Amino acid sequence: MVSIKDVATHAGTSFKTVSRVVNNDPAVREETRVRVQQSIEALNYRPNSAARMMRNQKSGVIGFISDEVVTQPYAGDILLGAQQVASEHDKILMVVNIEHNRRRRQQSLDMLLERRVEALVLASYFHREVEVPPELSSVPSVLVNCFDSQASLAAFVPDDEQAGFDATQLLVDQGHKRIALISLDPAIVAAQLRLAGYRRALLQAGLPFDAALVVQGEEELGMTPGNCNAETAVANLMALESRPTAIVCGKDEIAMQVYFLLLRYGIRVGHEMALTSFDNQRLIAPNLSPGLTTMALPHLEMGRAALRYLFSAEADNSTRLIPFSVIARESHLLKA
Amino acid sequence: MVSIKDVATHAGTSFKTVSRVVNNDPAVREETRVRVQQSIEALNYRPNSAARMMRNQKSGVIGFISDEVVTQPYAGDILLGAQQVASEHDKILMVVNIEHNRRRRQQSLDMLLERRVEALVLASYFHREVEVPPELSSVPSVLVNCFDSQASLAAFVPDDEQAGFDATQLLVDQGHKRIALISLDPAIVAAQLRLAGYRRALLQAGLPFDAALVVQGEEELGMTPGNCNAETAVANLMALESRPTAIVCGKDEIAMQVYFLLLRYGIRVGHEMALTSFDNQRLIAPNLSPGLTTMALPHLEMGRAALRYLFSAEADNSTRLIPFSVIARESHLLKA
DNA sequence: TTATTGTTTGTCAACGTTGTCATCCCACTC
DNA sequence: GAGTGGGATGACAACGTTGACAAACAATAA
Repeated sequence: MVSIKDVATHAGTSFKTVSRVVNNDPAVREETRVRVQQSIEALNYRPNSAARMMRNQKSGVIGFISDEVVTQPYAGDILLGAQQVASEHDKILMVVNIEHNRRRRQQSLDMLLERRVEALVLASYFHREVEVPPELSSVPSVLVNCFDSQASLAAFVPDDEQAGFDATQLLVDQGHKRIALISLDPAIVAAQLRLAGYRRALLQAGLPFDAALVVQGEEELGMTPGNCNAETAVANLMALESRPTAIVCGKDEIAMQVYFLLLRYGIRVGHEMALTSFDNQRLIAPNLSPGLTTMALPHLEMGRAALRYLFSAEADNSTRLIPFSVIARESHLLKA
Repeated sequence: MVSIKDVATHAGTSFKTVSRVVNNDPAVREETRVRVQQSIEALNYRPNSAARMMRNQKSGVIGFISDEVVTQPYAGDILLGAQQVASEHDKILMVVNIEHNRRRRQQSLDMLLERRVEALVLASYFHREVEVPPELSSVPSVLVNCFDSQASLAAFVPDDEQAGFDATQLLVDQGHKRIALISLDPAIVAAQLRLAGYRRALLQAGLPFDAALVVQGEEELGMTPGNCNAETAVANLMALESRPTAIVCGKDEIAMQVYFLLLRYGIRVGHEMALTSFDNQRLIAPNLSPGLTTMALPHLEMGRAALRYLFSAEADNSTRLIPFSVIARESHLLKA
């Protein structure tokens, strides 16, 4: 590899002068600068960042540890948002994917710390509680889409309760009195919070809470694509004496299944049934017919907010709720 | 930051002995080793990878440049596959996302080269031709899901022609004689190749090619979620004197729309119409009803193959076709 | 006892960079 | 012609690590 000394030899100067040119130090005669620039071009020289890092004691790198953010269609936007803000601050992100493997997680963490990352982002592909490894305390860190029960770290999570409220309120506003909820696996945080929001909306509207209208649409730990089955959930709702006229679906995949399942009962979304949902999966929501009204997960914004926090040098370890956006298409409306 | 010398002082040895312990050099007395280990623990020492890199002239990093692989639900598996093979070889991937921004692409490339990446992977989120920056030649490089017209670099791309054949053949096998194709934007490579495969399957089956059965399901450059509109495509097919009995859809999103559009004509997929498609989007294909039979893009395998190639030290610049897998669900079958 | 071997430990240089400081050259002033 | 100032350049050390080599030490053999 060509080093600064090779350039110096080629340009007939000391290597220090080359360093000055590379770093735009004004104390270089124009003539010299040009000569050095030409040598740099000719030799295709690139400064060695390892040497710079050693000298400056700075890596310019922020570690991004994710379980499967990258892989899952859900959450790639977290990374994108983080990357945007990082590059505004001339930092680069080093992304590692740990796939729920404990040993690999430790390895990855060690690797990042050996590379002297200046900060760490720990992101999950769905909203949940995580166990924070103690090493995180050695460097400024932030959690995204997950939180620590000890609240030892700042965390940026979606406001699922409010989203649950909004998804329900949209249907309340349309005059519905019997609104069902097909919920996610109750073991996950989002399920609990969205249910709470659903209840709050009912309460505020003066509607009774009917436990028979709350059914479960997935079985194991949620958020994994292909993991939901709304068949019995819909069957249960359809078996009711007084059927719901609207359904809040736990996620877009469930909503998608519901479109088809209702057809078996001769019910069409947008005609005899109104629907709202959560996530705003770009592959799903706009391609359903009628288009699915859904609460968009604020992935991009969480990623951005988390990195803005890191750069702000605040030290407020609280958990921030990031609002969903309401994406109103047609499924919450009923056509004549 | 605590360095090897701090550990040495703490353990009462020379820093070279610490280095030996860290690198598992057997030439250290057990007693000394233990003492040094304890100091390492006590001070929470971690070797500085920048210093190691300088000394060893090796970064252990492979650069992964993607347009939007990470963000797009489509292609995250390319990255996953690459990561798997890289970590088998104790290399780590440095991922940068360039979002079609020319300046950012140059910056990212410079950054990676300054970090002395040992190899580069250039990945696209859909199959297409790319312009290869000249800097790539300074380091072993490989293209994934894209290719260079000059064929100056090894490339791993999906075998779209064969997939087009397979998707059609599945319907031919079911006895269909009039098989339509709702194609992608003809400007993209996959559209052309899949069409060719479609024609080959018809030819081989002795079925006539009818241009009226080939309609277009998206307008601008494809593969962007939400970018397709199959409405007129389906309308055109339905307007034919002799309607098709089966449709090959250009991608799962189109297929998804077709499920709904056909309902307007009283036609149900799996009853009056058979369907096959491409991609195997985990969010879509299993959630449709009946389940969508689709040709799965070999993203994971392309990522793995590309990295295996890099480690093999071959220098065969040809383009490799990676086969799709046929994911047979129910949509290609007709129920009585 | 001394020589010989082998094991364990330490010294030193080098990797490529940049900050600090010293030197050099030139133009200008008195 | 000597002195002054400032702009341009260079010498050197240091960042933390490891390979090459040397030294110290202990154990064994003669």
